[in-house]
Amino acid sequence: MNGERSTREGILVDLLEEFRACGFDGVSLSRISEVTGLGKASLYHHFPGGKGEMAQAVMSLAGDWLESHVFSVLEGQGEPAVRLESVLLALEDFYQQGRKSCVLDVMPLGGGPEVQAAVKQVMQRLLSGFERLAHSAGIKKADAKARAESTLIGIQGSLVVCRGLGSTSPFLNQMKALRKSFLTP
Amino acid sequence: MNGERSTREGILVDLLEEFRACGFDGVSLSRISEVTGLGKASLYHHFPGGKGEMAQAVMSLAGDWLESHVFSVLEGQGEPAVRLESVLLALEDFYQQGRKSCVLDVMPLGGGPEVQAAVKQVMQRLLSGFERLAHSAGIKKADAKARAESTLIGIQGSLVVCRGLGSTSPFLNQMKALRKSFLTP
DNA sequence: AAGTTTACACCGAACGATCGGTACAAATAA
DNA sequence: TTATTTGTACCGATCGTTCGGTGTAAACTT
Repeated sequence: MNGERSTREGILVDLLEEFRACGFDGVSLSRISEVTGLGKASLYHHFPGGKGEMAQAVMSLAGDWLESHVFSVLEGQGEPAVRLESVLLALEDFYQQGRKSCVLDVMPLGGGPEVQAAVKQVMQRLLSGFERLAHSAGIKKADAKARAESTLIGIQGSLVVCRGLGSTSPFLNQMKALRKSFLTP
Repeated sequence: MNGERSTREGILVDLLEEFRACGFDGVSLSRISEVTGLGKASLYHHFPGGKGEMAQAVMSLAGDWLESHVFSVLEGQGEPAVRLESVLLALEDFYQQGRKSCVLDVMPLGGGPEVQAAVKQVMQRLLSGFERLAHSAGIKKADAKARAESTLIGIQGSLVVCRGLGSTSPFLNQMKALRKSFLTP
């Protein structure tokens, strides 16, 4: 149950939380109903497309969040080290130091083709963003591309391992490793 | 539909394929029934515990596979480089160069506590196995532990990214990186 | 100003379909 | 025969979804 109930945005905050905790198939409308405090019929008023539209909307919300906290920084101006630190802090906050899973990991399994397309798009944007950051720090293009890829892999993988082990240290270690070596030639 | 239908082992091969493709929640008994060619009654004859027992059995199968192709090599004798190569080849085969997801990633979401415990146990075994391999190659204990963790992270993460992008290159790149740098001091 | 209409957010109840699971008897193998 | 294995039919529960309708407050009419 959230502060701003009746608005789509308010509902979406709860939806994001549920979907990334249980995956698309793991979340039922009854569950959504009770977590938002809205009847199932009301949910269909805000999301006429049903569960599929809810999933797409959640992907959009996550995309918007990345846009303002990650993409804009990666693709913006300023000292590379400062930009990197800003992004890493944002990610630590978003994933709650590794306690929360990533929608890019859990959503594509049950989500429809639109969700999978959104996942792909976001991943590509993350890759080019990190590549750009590395490149702007004077790292050669091919190397920058490789670092971007292993950065995304490190984030996703550490979250998977955190979930499996029930520990946050893999994610935190990964963040530490990125701080140490992402920008060093 | 598999060669050895009516045996538990034969059924499990199909189950593993379904579960790791769709996750626990994404697989229905009807689907299992049609993919194995067995009626529900037959499935419940082999797995009296139902879907939950099927999931646990799949985890056991994956565990057994790891036991003979990975753990025994990581914890065994022989040239470290040879052992590493053997493990990586086995993983490339198991994940079909990145086309298939890992049960450690997709199962814990809907799977019960037993499945999650199995996931945790397998991950810990993988970690100590890789640590041991690194250690036996003369790498200091703390460093070996860190390498083991980032190796597991790299495997899981690259599979997630492969699934998201619809490409196998992240996984293949990761394998290449492990060959290049896992054993180098 | 008072009455009417429109628009919006919401809900209870029920839909058909499918879920995981079971009872039981026929078929098959030993 | 006896024991194992399977197909058919079925169960209650829950799935995602839709229907018909309520309450409320702003927007228009007169």
